[in-house]
Amino acid sequence: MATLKHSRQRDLIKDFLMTRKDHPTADVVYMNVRQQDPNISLGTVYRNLTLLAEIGEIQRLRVGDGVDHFDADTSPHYHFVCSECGCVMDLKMDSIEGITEIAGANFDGYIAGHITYFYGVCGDCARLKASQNA
Amino acid sequence: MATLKHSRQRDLIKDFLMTRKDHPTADVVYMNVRQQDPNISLGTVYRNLTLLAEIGEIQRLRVGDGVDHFDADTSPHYHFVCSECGCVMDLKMDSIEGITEIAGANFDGYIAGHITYFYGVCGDCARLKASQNA
DNA sequence: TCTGAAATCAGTAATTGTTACTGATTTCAT
DNA sequence: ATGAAATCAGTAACAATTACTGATTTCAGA
Repeated sequence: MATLKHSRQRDLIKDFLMTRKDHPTADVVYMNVRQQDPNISLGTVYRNLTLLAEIGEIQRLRVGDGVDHFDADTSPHYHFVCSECGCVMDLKMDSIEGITEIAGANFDGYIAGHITYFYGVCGDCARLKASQNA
Repeated sequence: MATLKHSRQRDLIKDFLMTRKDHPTADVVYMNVRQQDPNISLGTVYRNLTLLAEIGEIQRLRVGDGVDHFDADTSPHYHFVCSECGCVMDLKMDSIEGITEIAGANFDGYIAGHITYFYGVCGDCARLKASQNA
């Protein structure tokens, strides 16, 4: 594997991601990091997000909306996706790791893990809908 | 909503999907349906797969490999994705519906459901790797 | 059974998210 | 300081999907 050298751009990307709790997409990262470094290119953003995800410093989230989201919090936790506004947020919940064993019980093969995300309506959208119906 | 009219192409697509247990992609559907109707277009396949998924007659699976898979079995069940060969298969397992409640316990908003898929190495790939290492 | 409006079609162009390629620049061990 | 390797910016390529076109099919009502 190639040695990883330091780069200002990669730092900017990671630093930006650490300030955010909303799991931005590559494009959002690009637009924001560009404010600190107007010359950074979209390709660099994609390359470094991929690289950071590969070495485990960030997490790539595929929540099924066709766009990858990124999360600087690599601790095991689950995500919620709002069907109304598309926002992605962390869930504070007890472990559900047990489902991997449940799945593997009658399976011919090896189950390494699972990917789970929850969907529904976030608090803000729920209140908005409630006030509109009033 | 627009009235849904009958179409031979849509029937072909659904009928083909019902014969398959391997959750084919739009492209695979296209290649197969074309054998019965050589003039069908890829756009028609995409449009009808989307349409059928919207009205709930089939299920769209986003397993994170960048390609949508489709399943004529709309009953609740879980899927496994092989990290080696990329195949997608059904899992026979006990219900894990309880995780939705676990997730909703401390959440400000409404959780409608969850999407989970498991990954690892399928039986065939596991045996193949074992024989190669021998 | 006609008729015509709406749905659907085939074909293709456009869009989107992402990855690969280019030659220039930066990093850092020596 | 130096030079090889990593990284960069910019852009082209790519695959999957969606949108648009004018032609064809469907089917409710006359």
